[in-house]
Amino acid sequence: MITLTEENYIKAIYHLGSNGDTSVNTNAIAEVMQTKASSVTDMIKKLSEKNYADYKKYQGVTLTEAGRVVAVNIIRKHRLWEVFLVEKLNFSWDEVHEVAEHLEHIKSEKLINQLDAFLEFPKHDPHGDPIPDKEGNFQHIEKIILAKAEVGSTYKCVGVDDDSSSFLKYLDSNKIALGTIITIKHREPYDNSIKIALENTEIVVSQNVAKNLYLKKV
Amino acid sequence: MITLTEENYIKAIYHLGSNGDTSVNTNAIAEVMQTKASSVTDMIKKLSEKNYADYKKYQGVTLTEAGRVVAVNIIRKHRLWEVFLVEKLNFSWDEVHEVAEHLEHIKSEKLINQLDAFLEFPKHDPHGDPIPDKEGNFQHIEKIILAKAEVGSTYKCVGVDDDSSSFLKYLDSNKIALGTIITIKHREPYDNSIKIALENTEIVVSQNVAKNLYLKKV
DNA sequence: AATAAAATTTAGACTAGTCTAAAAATATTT
DNA sequence: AAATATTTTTAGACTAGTCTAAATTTTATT
Repeated sequence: MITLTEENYIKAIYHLGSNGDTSVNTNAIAEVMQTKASSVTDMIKKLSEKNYADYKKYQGVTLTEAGRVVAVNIIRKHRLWEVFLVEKLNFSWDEVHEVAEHLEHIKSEKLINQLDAFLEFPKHDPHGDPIPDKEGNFQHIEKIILAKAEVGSTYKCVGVDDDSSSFLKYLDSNKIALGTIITIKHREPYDNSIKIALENTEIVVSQNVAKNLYLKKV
Repeated sequence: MITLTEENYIKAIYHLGSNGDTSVNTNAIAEVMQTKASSVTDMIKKLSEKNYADYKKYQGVTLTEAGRVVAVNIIRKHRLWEVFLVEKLNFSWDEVHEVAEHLEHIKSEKLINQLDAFLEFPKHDPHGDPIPDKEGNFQHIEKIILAKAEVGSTYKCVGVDDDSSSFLKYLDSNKIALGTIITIKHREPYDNSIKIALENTEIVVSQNVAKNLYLKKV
């Protein structure tokens, strides 16, 4: 049996190592897990013994295929629950993450597959992230970050990199949601802020914002 | 913070002590918790320290008001999730218990209240048990067990005492569901089996069954 | 290449929850 | 009321996951 804590470590390694391929360091894991490096070392050893991870002392860690399967499954559950919370229970997109962190650990194949069907097999969660299907396949989306968009072009917002409540509330208060159409008006070389046109206003966003919003050309 | 294990012990005490009032013995708790009496003693001490239970050595345990609030809250969550599983995700009534055992521990007021609203504030779960409202109030239902029903009278099935998968499957296979109308035809004094009439058949049920099915006069 | 700095691991300890085996208290039987 | 059986508690140990502090390895700097 896999424990809740093991699942969370696997998820962290997956996210830190761009889907588990590249090696992840102990300190990075400690930071996202809000724990100490020594605890991470212990857990990595355990994951390695259980064949969820490959680990060589001082060399960081990667996931095995089995570990990647666990991670993708949790991500599937997390994102499906997020869709449920927003679409059926009227949560806003900045509120869902925390609750989904718990729901993602409920272990029932039937539950998650029926939920998927109930939601009519959504392809993306409320932040634009793709939802793996039953077999673990992602639907890839071609997207660029706002920071790299071309001045003069028009784009659709398709996702966020930062899904913190504060960033999402910022977007809400500026009337930016997934699907919103924006046109790039100007990039200020001094601080890399960007002026964008929305439906009937223009706003200037900081480089910070521009790095966390994903767009797709329309 | 209250742990998952603490919640489960509190729930067990609540159920064993007819809603927490009457004193519950260590061994009884050990049995439902699938653990040893010595572990129960340890946990009872802890619940007592945290003021969820009143405990005197060798005298059994009762819940405090705080403990009762915790128990009712878990029951509310358990039963609402059961309704969700049956009504929205097409689970059958014998499949829901196990999954609901996990979902009941998700801690989010908003989640459970929105779920309640989404389900349109159901008053009973799929087994006929009442669902406490936000304030913890139950809707009482007047019901008798089939074993005590009068020969000649007509009743509606309103609940089950045993919600094990095997009992519920037995009912399914005999076309008995909540809401089914039955008439008591005969009580056999030899073994207390009872002959009942359904819509277009008559069946004989054992005393065992008769003790686990709740009825309401119509 | 030697040294300093940073990252990682080990060693030993702590908590929650569990266990076994023995001791103590209560309940039951004679 | 004494003896026996049952129930409950204590004592001490174990695992999972964590911690601090010290030791080790790797990386960066001179």
